[in-house]
Amino acid sequence: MATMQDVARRAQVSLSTVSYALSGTRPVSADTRRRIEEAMAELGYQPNAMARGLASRRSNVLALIYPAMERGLGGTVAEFVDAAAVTARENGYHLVLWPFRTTQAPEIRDLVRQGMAAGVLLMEVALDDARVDTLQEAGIPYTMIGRTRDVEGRPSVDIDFEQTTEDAVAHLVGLGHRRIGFVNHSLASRESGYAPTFRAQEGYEAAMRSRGLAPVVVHSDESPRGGRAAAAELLERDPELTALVTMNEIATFGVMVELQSRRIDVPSQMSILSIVTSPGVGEMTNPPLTTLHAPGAELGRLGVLKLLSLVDAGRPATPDVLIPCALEPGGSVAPAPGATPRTHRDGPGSAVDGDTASS
Amino acid sequence: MATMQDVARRAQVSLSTVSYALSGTRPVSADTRRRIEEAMAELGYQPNAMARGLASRRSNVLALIYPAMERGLGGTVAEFVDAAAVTARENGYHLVLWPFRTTQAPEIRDLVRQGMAAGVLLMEVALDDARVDTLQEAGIPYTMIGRTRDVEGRPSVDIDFEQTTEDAVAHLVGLGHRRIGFVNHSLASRESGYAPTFRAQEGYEAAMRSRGLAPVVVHSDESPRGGRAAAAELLERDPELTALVTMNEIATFGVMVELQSRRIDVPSQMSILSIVTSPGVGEMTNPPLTTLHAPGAELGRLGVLKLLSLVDAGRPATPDVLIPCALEPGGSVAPAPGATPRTHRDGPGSAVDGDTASS
DNA sequence: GCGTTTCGACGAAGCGCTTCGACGAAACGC
DNA sequence: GCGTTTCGTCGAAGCGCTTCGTCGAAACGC
Repeated sequence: MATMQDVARRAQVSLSTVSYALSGTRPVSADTRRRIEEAMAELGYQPNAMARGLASRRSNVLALIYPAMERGLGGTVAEFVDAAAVTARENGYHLVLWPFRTTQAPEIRDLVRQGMAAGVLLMEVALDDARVDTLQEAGIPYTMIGRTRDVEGRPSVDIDFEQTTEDAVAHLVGLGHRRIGFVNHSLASRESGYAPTFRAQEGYEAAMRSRGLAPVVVHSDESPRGGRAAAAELLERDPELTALVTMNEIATFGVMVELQSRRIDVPSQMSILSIVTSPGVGEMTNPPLTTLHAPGAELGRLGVLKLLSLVDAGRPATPDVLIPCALEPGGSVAPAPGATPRTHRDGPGSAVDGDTASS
Repeated sequence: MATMQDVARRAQVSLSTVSYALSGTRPVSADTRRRIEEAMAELGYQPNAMARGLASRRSNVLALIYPAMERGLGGTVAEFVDAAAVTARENGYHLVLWPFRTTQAPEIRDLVRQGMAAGVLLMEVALDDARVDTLQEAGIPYTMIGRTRDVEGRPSVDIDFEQTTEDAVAHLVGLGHRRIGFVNHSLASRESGYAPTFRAQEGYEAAMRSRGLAPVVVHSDESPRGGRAAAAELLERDPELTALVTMNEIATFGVMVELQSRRIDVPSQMSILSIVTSPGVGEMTNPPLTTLHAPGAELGRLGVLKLLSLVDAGRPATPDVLIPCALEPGGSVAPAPGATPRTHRDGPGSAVDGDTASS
């Protein structure tokens, strides 16, 4: 492996000049620069990352902390991870995977202190998350994917659950639905402080109430079985439901099965709108699900950019962002039975599903 | 941040003694060691990873190269990645994500030469893979996840497709099936050198022929639509099929839909055995799929261990491994119509699905 | 009892780079 | 025309560690 010293000798300049030519920190004449570049090319020179990091006291590694084994790497998460890795690389950084439980905050802090990473991306942030406090105290640059209860001064990017549920309800109401149920994640997830469960429900209930409609919520395990039970319970609580908003992919499969076994047709008798959904899952049912798909890739990209702005003073600050899920037409939403869909003005709700579109 | 020098002063020993105490490279008396450990604890000392790497010319980073955006991070891949990251960490290494297309071999080589990673894990290895040649030439430690056409001298861990398809056919034949079709990945994937498409088909055909049965193969896009078409084509090619082996998760959903629309009951009239399947997808259909699930986690773990044995001379060598998929009972496989299941002796095929088990 | 090991600790030389201060020479000001 | 600035370059001092050679002193052999 050629070193910078080798390049310097070959180009007949000093070591430091090579360094300046490489980094652009100080001006170098065109002629000198050319000789240096030639020398580098001839030697196949590659700057040593460790030496660079040691001398500059900087790291070009970002750590992605995801909850090991807890929820696993699902569809949205995978999309997120991929986008984050790609964005990092595009910006000259590397993304390292740190599978840590939420209780392992000290380990995270110590790894950063060892200089392994310049900053961390915290996935699956809970409403109360010890990791955030630890990182904040240690002065470690971080960005939350998700939000703690209080967001003040805590950099984050997240799904806009409030807007997403509002959009979902607006979309269905726009198609004439008045009785709309909600299938949430499990009660256990809510009690463990899993923020999406909490925020989506708040959003759904607010959206319903603001229209004078009665919210009907059930929680469901992440299983088809749970989904079947949830559908059954919803129908018992309100037999006149004409639409369901679901925020639990696996359970949604069960919901479809339960409706089918009761001979309730989707979408003519019951509309299903699956929100915060991973790419591709809509296609797995028959009919394909109409979804509001989670902006996993966008969050990954923005999360990295935000973290970079904290890690590298030279970059422009980026604001916290909340991204709503986007409507992806499928075949599981239709106008309410007997209702004439009215058109309304804005938001994803204004679009009617492609395959059930009124003129 | 405290340095080793600070620790040395505080413990009244020389810098090098601290280093030896930490690494165990040379003996240190019990008393000295104790003083050093106290000093480290008091100062909250964390060794600097970069300085360590620079001085020792070693890196504790492994790179996972996965094909950016091409097939994305699906279920099996996610499981693999997670297991790899966990295993790396358990062994004091870090896993960094390098999203690279298969054509970007030189970029990979250069990053390793910069000292960013001690070795690389190559996912989605094609039958002919330029990356493998480049890494081999450059003398970079690597491990293939998958196998090139010729495996000689090329460290790898992979799914045992031959065994898996043999097990699948044996399982079905054990239940009395004689006419068994196969739904493969797309023809395009095969032509692009995607090895699983190739190997699984060879295996399936061999397993059929060795029993004097006629293989019936169709390729399908990775879509439910493709799966529907595939099922239709299979039924046209052999209307008397009683079982299908599928190796295409998304298409399998379509297969189920097509059978349902033709009022062919699964499993009483048609058994479906989904092989090389991601965790959880079996549950998403009704009835739940009987699967041979891909050993993603195991491959991740073994892949990392194998790479570590190449990177770090101190570790025991590990052999190349081929792991077959394991049967996960569901409700989509039953004895062939009119057949008395005979019991046979060994392999996953000896187990009958839990929920259709004969006494 | 004296030469020889063995043990434990030390000092110093790097690893390959960044960055600071300095310094000639050319360009400038008036 | 001579002091002053600007430009391009150089040398050297680290960054925080690993590792080699060395060297007392204690333990050993006969």
